[in-house]
Amino acid sequence: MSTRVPPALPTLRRRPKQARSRVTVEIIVEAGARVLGALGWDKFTTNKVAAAAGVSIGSLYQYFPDKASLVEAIRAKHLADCLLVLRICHESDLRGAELVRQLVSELIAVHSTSPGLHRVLLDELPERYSDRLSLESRYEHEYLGYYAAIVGRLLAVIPPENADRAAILISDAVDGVIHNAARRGTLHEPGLHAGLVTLITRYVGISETGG
Amino acid sequence: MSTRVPPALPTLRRRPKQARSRVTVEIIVEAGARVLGALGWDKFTTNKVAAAAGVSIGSLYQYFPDKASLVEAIRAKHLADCLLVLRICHESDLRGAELVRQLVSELIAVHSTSPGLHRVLLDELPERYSDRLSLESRYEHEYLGYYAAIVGRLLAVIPPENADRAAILISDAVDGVIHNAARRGTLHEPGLHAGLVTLITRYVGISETGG
Amino acid sequence: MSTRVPPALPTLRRRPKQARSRVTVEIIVEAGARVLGALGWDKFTTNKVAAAAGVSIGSLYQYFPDKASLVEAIRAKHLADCLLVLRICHESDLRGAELVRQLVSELIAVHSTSPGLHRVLLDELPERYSDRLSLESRYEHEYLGYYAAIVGRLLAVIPPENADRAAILISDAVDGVIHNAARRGTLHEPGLHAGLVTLITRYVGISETGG
Amino acid sequence: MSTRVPPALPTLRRRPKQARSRVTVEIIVEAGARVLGALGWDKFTTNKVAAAAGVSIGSLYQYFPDKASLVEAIRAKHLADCLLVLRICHESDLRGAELVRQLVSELIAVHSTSPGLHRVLLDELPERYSDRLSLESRYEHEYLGYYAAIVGRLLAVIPPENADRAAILISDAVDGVIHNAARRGTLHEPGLHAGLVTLITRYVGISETGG
DNA sequence: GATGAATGAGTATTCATTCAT
DNA sequence: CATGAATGAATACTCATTCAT
Repeated sequence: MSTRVPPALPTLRRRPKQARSRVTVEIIVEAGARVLGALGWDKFTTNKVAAAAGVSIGSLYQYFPDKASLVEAIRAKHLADCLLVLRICHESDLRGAELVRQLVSELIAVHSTSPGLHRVLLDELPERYSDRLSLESRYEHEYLGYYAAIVGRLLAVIPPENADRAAILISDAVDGVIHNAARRGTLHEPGLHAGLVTLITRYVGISETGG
Repeated sequence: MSTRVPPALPTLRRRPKQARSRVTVEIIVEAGARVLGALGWDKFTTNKVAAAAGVSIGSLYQYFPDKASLVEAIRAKHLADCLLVLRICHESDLRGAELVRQLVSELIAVHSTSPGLHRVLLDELPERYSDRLSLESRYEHEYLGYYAAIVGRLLAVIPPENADRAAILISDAVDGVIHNAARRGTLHEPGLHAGLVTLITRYVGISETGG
Repeated sequence: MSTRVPPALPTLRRRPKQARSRVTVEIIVEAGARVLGALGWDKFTTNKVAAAAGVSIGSLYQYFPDKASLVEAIRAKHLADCLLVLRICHESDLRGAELVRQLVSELIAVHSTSPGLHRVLLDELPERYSDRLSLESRYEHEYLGYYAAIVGRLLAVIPPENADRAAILISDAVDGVIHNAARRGTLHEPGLHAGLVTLITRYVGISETGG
Repeated sequence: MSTRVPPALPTLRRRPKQARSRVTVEIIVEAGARVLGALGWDKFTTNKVAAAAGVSIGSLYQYFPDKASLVEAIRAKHLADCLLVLRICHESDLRGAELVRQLVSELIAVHSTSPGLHRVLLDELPERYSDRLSLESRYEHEYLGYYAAIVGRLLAVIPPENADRAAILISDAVDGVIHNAARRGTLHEPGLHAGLVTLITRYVGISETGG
């Protein structure tokens, strides 16, 4: 569950050997993320990405063999950013309800920073892209690994051997709550944070007020 | 919270006067649901729906003025089915953990019957369709109304005046857990049902073993 | 040039033998004229005509084998109405400039009564309908025949043997002036009538002020 | 009346940067003019234009955002050609009947070169295209401006202050005569030119035989 | 006879992708 | 290496026409 997988770069048509190429790839991926987050799948076209990146469509295809591989790269980058949040919590010194509060805050923050992109990548990924996303499961694996470690430190009622399963449950529940709140635009209502903390602490059986 | 809205039929171009047409409309909507669930938004085309329904594209457009209205009809039908589940639980005689178990079972069942469709309709609705979907919020309103009533009956720790907020939290959390399980294909692992029951009972503060 | 051709009815799929049928045909043709005049070629569809006539599309096709034959019928009816104007002038007792004034007034009036229909039928007839319109030339022939007779009575400078040619010239010139005025919406500006009278009287060489 | 407006290029989706594209645009517009002139509005489809131009439909839409803008371009080009004729007469050194003869000859010539196109563009413009054609009135304004200037030089009977009105009358009358002759295919009968010259000279009150 | 449901070829338009310059 | 012009399969939607009821 805690397997660490190096965040492999997506399949590139040409492995950029020169500095300029690497920069171009990054510019394109960032432009892609902007376009996707702002416009959604429907209006996400390779030509728009190229325009937003200030490169020609030909150049884009020099680095990404097709649209799917560009999506893959955007996704990889975003998932890496999300992982960071969990890594931070994992390495945090906090304990008990304090740790839960930090976790919840960070997760809400991730959704707030680039809400369009996050929603679109995590919730609306069209079928046609899910094939090649073994990548996704690698990230998910690592993601849940961190989660499991955190939950392990929170355990009171839950026996340690079930930490993995509990981690998935909590992760998914929190995901659902935040995702639906984002959809309704209530991500920053005060009750949300409190509600999630209560949900988790009661589930793992620790005191809600404790540190 | 318990507002009842009559499940208005979607805008039809032509109100079917003959029996034949009514049947055709149903066939098209069902074919549409199949196509959408199986193929996702990307490959959901009006021509494919017509082909799947065994009617000509012209017939489809005789009843649905455009693609969006077909989506609306598919969505309305599915949401009505979902509502039914909650209505059943709401009118159930069960109490406490028994009620929770029933609720969880039913919700998992809904997702199992047509997993693709449910996912696609609830999570992946592209921006272009969201305009006319005031319908959606009507259903959501009613949906959460039932939820609130059920949660109200479960209350132990939660003060009654917070039943609404708690209902949303539970609904979203359960939604997230089931949705992610469906995505992973683990909807029928034994732990899922148990985990959800535990999550809910602990949150509302009732005994997990009680009837 | 003065050939009289009986205003043959357009090709009908079924020759209506019963009173009811004849009435239905008329209703459809009138509805067609309304639709065509109001909406133009673009939005002139057989289904709209049927609806406007209060009959089913099936009934329309019982009387008109195809769209073109319906157009033909509408056109025939309108041209017959136009002919009437010239016949009136032809049989008028007026002479000289008085006759010219009457002619101009009537022609402007024709364009004013159902401007949309007239414009659309005379100016915008799409190519695909011009094939079967031998009918048209019959009417045109008769139309110009009347014109020639009128011009013959106006002659001062023009030698009688050129009356036919002069008639066509005047007819076309007046047509152009009125048609363009209609397009600009200046059909009822006072100068138009006067201008046309001057144009004609000077051309045929009679006094503009005479009776 | 003599307002000079720069003949603005129609809205192009992409301003052609390379020589190749400029050529393509021209090829498409010319093919469009051919198709429109030969087939009329009904059968004027973007796909046919692309085929006639020997380019793919995609290329057509690279330069013209929609069908209407293509029509606009065809129209602009043709109107510019027509304007040229009047400009030539306007700058001509001829006087009196000689000037009239030149004018009539040139106008007949314009109609002869591409008779279908001229008819279709000037008379049959469907409603759906008339919105964006403020362009049209600009051209018409300039067109009539030249006409007024020419008529002004012809005046004998007509007082100078009525030159504008007379110009419109003559322009429309000549237009009608030529247009109807073109429709009948009698554009090149010897009497037509003579008839028009007579019509104009008598109207403006100059000698028909004079230079 | 009348009805209107069903048909499907045809139309405008988009967008991922290629390749000549 | 970069460019952007060119491609064409695919998509939503219309409407003249047929035919079972």
